[in-house]
Amino acid sequence: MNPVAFYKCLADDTRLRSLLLIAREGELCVCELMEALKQSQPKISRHLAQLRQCELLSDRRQGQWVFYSLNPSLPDWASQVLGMTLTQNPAFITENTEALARMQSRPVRDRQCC
Amino acid sequence: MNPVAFYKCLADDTRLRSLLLIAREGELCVCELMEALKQSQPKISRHLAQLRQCELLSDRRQGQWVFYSLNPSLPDWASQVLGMTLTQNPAFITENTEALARMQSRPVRDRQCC
DNA sequence: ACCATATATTCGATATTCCATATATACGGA
DNA sequence: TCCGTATATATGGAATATCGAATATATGGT
Repeated sequence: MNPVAFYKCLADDTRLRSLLLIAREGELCVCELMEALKQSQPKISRHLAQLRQCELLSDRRQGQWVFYSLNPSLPDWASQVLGMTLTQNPAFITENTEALARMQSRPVRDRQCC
Repeated sequence: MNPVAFYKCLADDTRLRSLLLIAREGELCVCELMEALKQSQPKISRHLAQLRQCELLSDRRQGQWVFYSLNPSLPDWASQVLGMTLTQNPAFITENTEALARMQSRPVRDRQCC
């Protein structure tokens, strides 16, 4: 994993928020991120595709939904960077309010998405 | 420190290498970075200016030379990200060879630069 | 005052990134 | 098979980033 390529992935608001939300929740689908970040479907999808292509994210299709999670073979330092960014910048993620609170109250397994 | 702004600073080859070299050496001047990275003077200077404006670097003039070092008031998570990137990606910095080896053999205080 | 060295800045050209819109594909249910 | 929902991709334009070349500024020595 080239460090510069990695940081390019984190250098966009939508991408970084998506990554940190996914890191926190374990797994999220496109429509959940759309709602959480209040962004259009193509925009979310495009950024997720980029993160998958750079091998930061893995995807798993379940019915009509595609769930994204952190790539398990992500280098250690990269996971640690994400983890530290998440825990030491709680405000960055908590800026979006109701959607995220609702999201947390539902276990992933039971969600019917959008 | 906005995480996205921070990662934008790391999302360029010249900037990231400069930051990591400065983190490792403690303090470096423009001409040392020019030699280490084999890049033009305006290019190095421009990127350092950007890192200073984003408050990742501090500068100190000593005679005709300007020495750059990590901003001491850098948030903890940001320093840790830099430190982890440095220690867990030794190859990224060691790609440039002779110039860096020579640099390490001279203590900062005694250097006459270029 | 003049010159040499180190560093900063400006300017125009090029490259890259980001987005909205439109369209395509995949899946499940009726 | 047809429809609705979820997701992906293609296209073109706007905004931004990066660069090389030229120029400006600062410092120290003669």
